[in-house]
Amino acid sequence: MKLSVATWNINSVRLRMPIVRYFLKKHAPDVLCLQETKCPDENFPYKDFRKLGYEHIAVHGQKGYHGVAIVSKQPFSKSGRDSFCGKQDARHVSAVLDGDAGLSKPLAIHNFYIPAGGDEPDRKINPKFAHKLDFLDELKSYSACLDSIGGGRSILVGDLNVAPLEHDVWSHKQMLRVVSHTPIEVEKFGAVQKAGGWIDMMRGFVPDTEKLYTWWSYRAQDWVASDRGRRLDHIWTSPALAGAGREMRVLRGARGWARPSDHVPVIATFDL
DNA sequence: ATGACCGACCATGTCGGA
Repeated sequence: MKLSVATWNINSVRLRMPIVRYFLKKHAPDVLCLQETKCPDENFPYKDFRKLGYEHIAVHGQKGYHGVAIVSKQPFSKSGRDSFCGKQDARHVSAVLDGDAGLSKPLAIHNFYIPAGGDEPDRKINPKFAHKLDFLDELKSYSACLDSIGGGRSILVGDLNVAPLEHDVWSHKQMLRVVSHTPIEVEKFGAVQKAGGWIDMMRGFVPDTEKLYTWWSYRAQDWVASDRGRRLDHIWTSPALAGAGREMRVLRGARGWARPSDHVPVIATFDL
């Protein structure tokens, strides 16, 4: 069975509903994982999603900032919300799809919003950077647990806020001291990946030697002309799904839609 | 300095984003 999963840092789900609607009508992924919903659970636009055919919804939100959600055309058998670093800051939500979704074996989908890390890449003077590094350490020890809820078949997506490879940023050299591409973050990010055996699905479709971005700053005068992007959004699979990917698209054009998010959707299709 | 923006909120500035 084919299953498509999209991830999109939406930067306020309520404000962005017009382009979310457009995206779902045009691309119709089975599952959409959102980050930075900036929306308390009770104010999540459930009705809008149900109307669009996404009747199965798991949210982990809070007022003002952060917040994640999974909306799906296929039913879940369960959903979960984990906390990291002893904070209740709405950075993870998961769902398990199985027989009712037409799958012969269960599949877990984990949706993450990893801390951005602030400006200064120094944990001694920047608590946000310390939190990001600690979050990555905790995620490393938690990788096996994440995979266990899907019985060894998991997809991990989200705004992971690290651009690990040289061609995940517009200038490797100029980004080495910029949060999201510093060696310490890349090292810890790699350790998370290794601990869970997670496979970088996107790079299975685009060679490491080719530029690949999912985020362009709002601050650029002309994001197309400067094209100074970063690949901060990711789609990982557990080893059991290594060969299951069929297609991967980064919807670069979405950065130019009306009132855009600074991130664009990434859609992956699997044969499960 | 890459760049000087964007969104939420008990708002007319401050925090968070990255």
